[in-house]
Amino acid sequence: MDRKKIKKKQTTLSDIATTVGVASMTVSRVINRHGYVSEETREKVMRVAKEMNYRRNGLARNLKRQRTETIGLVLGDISNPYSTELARAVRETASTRGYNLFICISEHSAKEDIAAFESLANHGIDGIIVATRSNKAGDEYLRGIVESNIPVVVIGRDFRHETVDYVSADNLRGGFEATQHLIDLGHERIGFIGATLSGGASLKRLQGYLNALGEHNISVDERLITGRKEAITDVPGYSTEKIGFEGMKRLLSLPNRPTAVFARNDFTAIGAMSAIKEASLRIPEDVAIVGFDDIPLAIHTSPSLTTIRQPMRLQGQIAAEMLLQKIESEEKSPREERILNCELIIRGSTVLSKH
Amino acid sequence: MDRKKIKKKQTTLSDIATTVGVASMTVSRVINRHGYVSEETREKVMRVAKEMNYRRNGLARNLKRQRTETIGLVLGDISNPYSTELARAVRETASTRGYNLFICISEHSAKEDIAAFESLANHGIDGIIVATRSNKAGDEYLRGIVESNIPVVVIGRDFRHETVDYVSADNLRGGFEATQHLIDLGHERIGFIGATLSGGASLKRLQGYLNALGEHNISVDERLITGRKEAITDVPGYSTEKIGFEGMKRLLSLPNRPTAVFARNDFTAIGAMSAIKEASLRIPEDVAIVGFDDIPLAIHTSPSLTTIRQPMRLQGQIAAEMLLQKIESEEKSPREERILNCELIIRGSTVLSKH
DNA sequence: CTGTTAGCGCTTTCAA
DNA sequence: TTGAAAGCGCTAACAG
Repeated sequence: MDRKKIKKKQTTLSDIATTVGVASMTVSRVINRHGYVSEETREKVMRVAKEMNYRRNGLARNLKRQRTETIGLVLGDISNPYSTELARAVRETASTRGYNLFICISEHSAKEDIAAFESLANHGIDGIIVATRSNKAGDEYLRGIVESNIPVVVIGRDFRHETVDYVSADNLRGGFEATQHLIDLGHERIGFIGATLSGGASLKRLQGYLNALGEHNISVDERLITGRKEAITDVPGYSTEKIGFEGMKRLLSLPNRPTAVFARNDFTAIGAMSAIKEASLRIPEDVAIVGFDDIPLAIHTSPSLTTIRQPMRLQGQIAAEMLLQKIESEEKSPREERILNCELIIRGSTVLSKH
Repeated sequence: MDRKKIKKKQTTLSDIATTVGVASMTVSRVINRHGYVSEETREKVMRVAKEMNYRRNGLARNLKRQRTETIGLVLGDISNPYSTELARAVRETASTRGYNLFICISEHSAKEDIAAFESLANHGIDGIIVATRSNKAGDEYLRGIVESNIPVVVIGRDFRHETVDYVSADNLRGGFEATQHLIDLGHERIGFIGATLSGGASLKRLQGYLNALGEHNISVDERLITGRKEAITDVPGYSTEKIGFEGMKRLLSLPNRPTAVFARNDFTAIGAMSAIKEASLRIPEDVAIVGFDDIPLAIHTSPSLTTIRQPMRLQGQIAAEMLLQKIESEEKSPREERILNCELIIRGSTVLSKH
């Protein structure tokens, strides 16, 4: 027996047509304010439509029109200022161009990644922005979507396809500059908190860190790099503060602890700061710390947090513009790539403030 | 001239049918793994489908089936742990029952509220969970949706309708307990930060604060209540930390400053803590502070934050269950209301820790 | 095992 | 100014 019951009946154009005594085409014209209808019929139709709680069936309409004026955004993790700012910017850009936005969350799971792509594609969405991390099954499915002619733009996802545009912050350079800053301050034992080997932004930041050490002939001490082999965020109930807290505790328990750390993002940094304080050490005198993102909170920590500011909204805006451009243009345009600059913001967690 | 171009042609069932030389019904059976098809034809169809990059048209399918297995969630503000936890819980519950989730953001605007309702309804979504603040135009539109038989559940929105279920945290009681806690500690000059008169959770928390003062015969000093007449979050680029920071600065500049404050949420409290520290005052000795929500960060502030924990995930889960129940049941069930308890979590921002 | 028919609710096109 | 017919792409129901 079918578990799902039949939907309560909605009134249709022809229901109204029958009641009023006209053709459904006439009703359609009234509803869409399109074409000539006598004032008299118009009024009658409007009245009956209201009485019967008429609501246009978008499925039928879109099926006929082959277009939905809606785009989709797939996010890995919604509890992250980076994702949310991205989403806000995408929505805003889409909205000003007359498009609606549907957001799907994958919770960093390949299965849900695919489910999101599928359900967006299934709803005849006009195009998709993907901001989740790369994974094998997901990439494969995504390729199928792209090849069935649905426009796609990726943000920070390692997915290459000749018709898929790519937007990202320059995580490599950002990681480099964060580490460079600590080196400039005289630090040599510099830790990295929150490494993941599952690709994405965090891996690039780690690489930037390694590059900076290399450039200054500082040898890499693997014990100073905390994180996991798998994606950290796959842990259920994960919180980046916790990762930062625990990672920092491990580093502090080392016989020769680091004098500075670079955390993969600001929440991780905040967790790490909490661990440093718990150990009764001072920031930045005993341990200096740099984060990544520049979330609004970063100026309100104590001390305030030195961090790499990445243009979150700009990434969303550019991705949305690229997507709409693809949707509205006839011929396929070649792949475009935009890597956006980050900026070092120096605050109290690395440099003692003057007063 | 029409700006929007025709979509690149997608291949259809009958395209495949023609190529293979069978009826489209046969192709449908293969695609949906449903009914008997000879192994030979199945293989041929699968091969051609893959070659032609076939993708099922969900619009047509759903139009026929009168069901989409998708629900919608409308959020006012995505950059808020409350909203995001809600969303995650809704997604999880929906997912385990075989439903997809589309999230829309309204940015606290009535216009976008309506746009979200409309676009969800237009896509033939099976039901909608609304977690935005009440507003006149939005409520009216929502009423229309409800009356056209689309199942709706609201979370914390003051919207009454005989078929619309309601879920909320007990913000009134939570506000009361937060204030009561401060009173129990001996405080009498207690401030409130982040008042808005635009309804919703924050107004209830303020009311709880007033009730607690009243019960203890502490007279209300309006200068101790900071906030705005309009919805605070309507300010573009708003950040609750900033509101907390600025609100606290105002309170500290008072001739007779409060010895304790209750902030409408944790981010606001964190901003306020930052202002207190900037004024070189100690927490909790000079100013004690209570937040609301218990976000993960709350244990990592210094001192850690006393707050009212509200069951964020539970609200999402219950709302989703209520909605699915409505979707899958034949007859209309009467309005149900669930007000969930909050819990006072005492930490260092109100009570000196022992060590 | 496979095909035919009909129709979901709407809009496009052409005719009246 | 209005209507009739056709069809978007798919699937339920029935017939072979």
